[in-house]
Amino acid sequence: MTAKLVLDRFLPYRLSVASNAVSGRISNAYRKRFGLKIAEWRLIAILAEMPALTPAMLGERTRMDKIAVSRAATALIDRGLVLADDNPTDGRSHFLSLTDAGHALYAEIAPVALATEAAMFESLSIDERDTLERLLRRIETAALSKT
Amino acid sequence: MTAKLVLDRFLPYRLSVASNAVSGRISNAYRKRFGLKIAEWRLIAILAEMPALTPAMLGERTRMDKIAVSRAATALIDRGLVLADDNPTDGRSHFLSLTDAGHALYAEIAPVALATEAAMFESLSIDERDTLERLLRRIETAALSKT
DNA sequence: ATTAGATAGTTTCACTTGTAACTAAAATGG
DNA sequence: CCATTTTAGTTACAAGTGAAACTATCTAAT
Repeated sequence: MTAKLVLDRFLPYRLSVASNAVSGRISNAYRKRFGLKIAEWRLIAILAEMPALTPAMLGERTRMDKIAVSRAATALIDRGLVLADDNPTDGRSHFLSLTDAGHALYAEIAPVALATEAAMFESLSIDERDTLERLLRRIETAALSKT
Repeated sequence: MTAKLVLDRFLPYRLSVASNAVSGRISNAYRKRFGLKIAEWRLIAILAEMPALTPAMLGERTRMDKIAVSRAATALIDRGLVLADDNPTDGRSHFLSLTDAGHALYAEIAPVALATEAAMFESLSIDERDTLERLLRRIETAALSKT
């Protein structure tokens, strides 16, 4: 006999619903309080860890396509949160970094981000969080593989 | 000392990335082979389990808002996959069910959906899948709660 | 050097999606 | 009953997103 498909127990569905719930809540928190979209927040978070990245590098690290990176970067530059410097070895590209205002905003958001995460994941033990992270990475890899 | 925020280890980020990877792959499979979007596929999957639901009920079960349900239902009705019957007890509403063509399409898709799921989650043991499902449900609940 | 091809990033256009307004029917309540 | 409010679902319009085309630059080959 063949397995029956019940949407409520279908993992892609559960994953999507959980992710949407979490993203929705975070997206609210960031937009209302800081006027940032998630894509913009991701760039800031990465640039705070490691400055002077090109858009392509940012795309790799945030798993965003180049269009999304370009638009988010433009928005941040327009707001004075990010600065673009020429890339001396490649005129097509440029290095992005946080401005002082960008760093200041990051310093404000990071605790809020961690607190929001904590609120949503507090019912999970440390072990469960590690398990979840590991499982999610494995799924991502499998979903992106050709087979 | 306060915890440091590293995007790569931030659970909302990992969840979003994994979910997008899975959704992207599934969405491709459904659209290319059956011309269905995920929202439409969800309605079909629910109506196959339990026919004669109102749009509101479908929204509850699929976690989609009423606009998304309305648009997906319209698309399916236009394609002759779903049929709308009057709701005798409430003139504003109606009951949706799969047509024969809808059932036939479901019978075609369900195995593909299960196979796609299997391909992406095969590296997880049964236990791991159960764990993941449980964790995702808990996260969803926490993310939707007010606190 | 010159040309052809590849690459980084942006822009444009069509499509999707969400918010708010709308229509129609039901429930409420004086 | 009639007027008001609420609810179910749809529609219209604005904002967001992605694929493809475009610009500028770099690399490779001759």
